[in-house]
Amino acid sequence: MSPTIKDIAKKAGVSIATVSIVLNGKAKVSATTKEKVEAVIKEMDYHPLHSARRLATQTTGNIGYIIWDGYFSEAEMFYSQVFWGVEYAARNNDYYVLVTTVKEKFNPKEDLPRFLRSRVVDGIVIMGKMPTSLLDYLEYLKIPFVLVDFEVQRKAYNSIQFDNYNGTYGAIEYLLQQGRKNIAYVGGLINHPSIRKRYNGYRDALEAHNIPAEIIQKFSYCVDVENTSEIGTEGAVQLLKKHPEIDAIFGCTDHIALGVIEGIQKLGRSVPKDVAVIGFDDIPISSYNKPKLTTLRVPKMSVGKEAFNLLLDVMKKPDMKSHTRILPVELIIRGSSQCN
Amino acid sequence: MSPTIKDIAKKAGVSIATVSIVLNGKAKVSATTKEKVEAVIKEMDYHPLHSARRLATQTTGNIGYIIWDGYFSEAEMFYSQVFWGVEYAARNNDYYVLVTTVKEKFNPKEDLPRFLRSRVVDGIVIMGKMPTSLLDYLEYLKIPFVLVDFEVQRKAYNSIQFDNYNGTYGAIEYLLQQGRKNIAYVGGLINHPSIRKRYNGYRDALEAHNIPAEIIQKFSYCVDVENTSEIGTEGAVQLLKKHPEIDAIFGCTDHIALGVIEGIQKLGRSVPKDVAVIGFDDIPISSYNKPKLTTLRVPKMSVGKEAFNLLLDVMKKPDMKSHTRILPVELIIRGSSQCN
DNA sequence: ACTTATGAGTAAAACGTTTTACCTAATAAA
DNA sequence: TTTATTAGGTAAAACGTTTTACTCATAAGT
Repeated sequence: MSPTIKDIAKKAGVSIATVSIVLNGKAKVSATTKEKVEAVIKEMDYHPLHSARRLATQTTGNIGYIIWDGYFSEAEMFYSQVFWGVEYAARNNDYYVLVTTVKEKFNPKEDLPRFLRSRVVDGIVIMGKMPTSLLDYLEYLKIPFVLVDFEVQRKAYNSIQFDNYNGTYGAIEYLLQQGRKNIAYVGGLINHPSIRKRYNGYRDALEAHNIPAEIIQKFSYCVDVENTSEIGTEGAVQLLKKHPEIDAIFGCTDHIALGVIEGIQKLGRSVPKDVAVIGFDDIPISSYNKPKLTTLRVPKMSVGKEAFNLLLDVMKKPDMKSHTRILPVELIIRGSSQCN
Repeated sequence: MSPTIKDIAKKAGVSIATVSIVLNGKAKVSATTKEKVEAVIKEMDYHPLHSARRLATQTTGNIGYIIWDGYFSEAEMFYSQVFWGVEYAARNNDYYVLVTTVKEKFNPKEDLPRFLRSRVVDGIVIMGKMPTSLLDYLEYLKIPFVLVDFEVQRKAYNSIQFDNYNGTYGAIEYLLQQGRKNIAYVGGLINHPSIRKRYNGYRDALEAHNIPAEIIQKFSYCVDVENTSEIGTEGAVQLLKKHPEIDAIFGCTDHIALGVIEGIQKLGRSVPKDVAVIGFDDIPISSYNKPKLTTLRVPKMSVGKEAFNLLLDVMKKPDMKSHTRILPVELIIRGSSQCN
C-alpha cells in the first residue's frame, strides 16, 4: 500500500498534525522540521489521499461542466473546445472537471445533474443555453456557478460573454468597406441573448451608415429554431429570390453561414463574387469549406480558461458581487468574403 | 446543511449501519425497516456524501481518460467524440471521468498524470498512441487500464480496436468493383499498429486480385510522420506525377484523404471522375468537404462505451485474462468515390 | 520581576461513510 | 429438549486527512 500521513509522521519523528501543516502551510513550522518532513515525503513518494482530504475539508476539488443535450451532437464541437479550455485551467489549479448534460425538457426534481445530488462538485460552469429552472435550483443550493455565452434577463449572474455586438458590428463595417451595398442577415434562435446581440450589431452598423430601417427589415431572415446549416440554406434562398440585389449575407453562426453558402451556390451564384458571406464562431469545419469561411473567431480555449478563473473567484468569495467578463472576438478573413 | 446518514438513522429510529445496509443492499433487512428507511431518505432528500463513501470504501468512483498532447489539437475532434462515449457509459455506472493529457516526451517520474499521483482514479482509458514507459508504470502501480486504438508488441493488454484490416480490405474491394484499376495508398505513421493493419488490408486486397507486389509497392506512399492533410496532399501529388495512371487513392485517415483530394485537384484532375478517394475515421469535416468524402466510419461513441465497459470488467476482476474487442467499421459511400 | 506575546509542536476531535464482529430472538434440525 | 442455523439488527472501529484547542518554551514589553 501507499504510505499514509502516519507513516510519514512516524518516520520523521513528528505528529501527523505537523506533517499536515507542512503539506498545507497553514501554520508555522521551524525550517528544520519542515525540511526533515519534506525529505521523508519525497523519500517515501507520499501523496495525500484525495478522498480523505476531501472529507476532512468538506470540499470536493471538482467542478462541474454542464451542457445542454442538444449541443452534444456530432457536429457541435464548439463546446467541446471550450471544455478543453476549462479542463486546462482547472488542471493548473488542481481541480478536476466532471461533465454532464441536461435534457431539453428539464425537471429539477427528476433530471438533476448527478453531481449535484451527491455534492460532488464545488462549483459549476454552464455552457450555453440552460433552463432557468436549473439556475434557480443552483441558487437555492447555494452552489457557485458561472454562465458561458448565456445570460438571463433581470438576473445578474456571473458570466463570460463574447463580444457579440461589437464583433458583428465590425464585420458589417468591413463588408461595407469592401463595397458591399446590400447586406442581409440570416439566423435562428433570435431570442437567445447572444444571438440577439449579434442581430443588434448588424442592424446598428447598417443604421449608422444610413440604411433605412425598412430595408434592414426586409433583408433580415430571423427565425426561432436551432441554428443548422439547413436553416442557413433556406434563409439564403428565400432572401435571394425576393431580393436578388443582396450582395452579402451575415450568418449568425458558422453553421448558418455554411448553409448560406450552399444556398447561394444552389441558386447558381458565386461566393464571394456575387455574394460575400460571414459567419460567427470559427468552428473547425469553416476553414475546410470551399470557399473557406470568413468568420468571427471566438477564442474557445480562452473562454474556457476565463470561465474557470471566474468560477474560482466565486468559489473563494461566494458573496462577491456578480461579474461579467466580455471577451473580444476576431474577424478572420478568408475566401468567402474577399475577391482577391 | 444537507442531511447525513445520522439524521436518517435518528429519524427512522434505526442505527446508521442499518441505513447503510439499506443503501447498499449488502446484508439482509426486513421489508418493513427497509421501507421505513427508504421513506425517510426520500422525505429528507438524502444523498450519501461522495467523499465519505470513497474514503470508507477505498475506491474513488472515478476513471481517468488519458490522451496524448498532440491529439489535443483543434482539428482532432475524433478523440473528443470517443471521450463523450466513455463519459456516457461511465455516467450510467455512476463513475466520473477525469481527463488529462500526456506530453510527447514523457518522463514517468516527472510528467505523471496527476490523477495517478493522488490515487484519484480506479482505472484508466488510454486513447491512442501512448509511450510504453507510461504503460509500464501503470502495470507497476497495478492500476487497471484499457487501450483504445493502440497496442504494444508482445504485450497482451486489454484493448478496444477497430477492424482496421477488414475495413480497409473491404474498401479496396469496393473500389475494384467500381472498376478502378490502379489503387494507391497514402499515409503517415506507418509504424503505428492500427495504421499498419490498414496498410496490410490494402495490400492483401490487391494481392488477392492478382496485382503484382511491385506495383503495390510503387503505388504506396508510406511515411512515418503525423497524419496531416499536408502529408496527404504531398503524397497524392508525388504519386500522380510519377504514375498518372492511378485512378483511386486510399488515405489512411480522413485528414490524409482530405489532403489527397486537395492534391488531386491541385494537379487539375477531378475527384471522383479521374481519381476516387477513400478515407478512414469519418470525422465531421468529411461530410462537409466538397466532394463529400467516402470513408470508413468508426463508431466513436460505441468505442467509448465499449472501452468503459471493458474497463469496468477489469476493475472488478483485476486478474482477468486480457481481452481485445474488435469493433467493425462501416463503409460510408459519398461523393469522393462514386460517379453517380 | 511579572505579565503578555509569540513560536513550535501535538493530542484528539471531526468529517460521513462502510464494514466487522457481535448480539438476540426466532426457527429448523437432531 | 437441546443444538444449530438464520434473520435482523447494532456498536464501534476503520478509512486518512484537516483543524481546533491546548501545552510548553522562550522572547518581549512594562
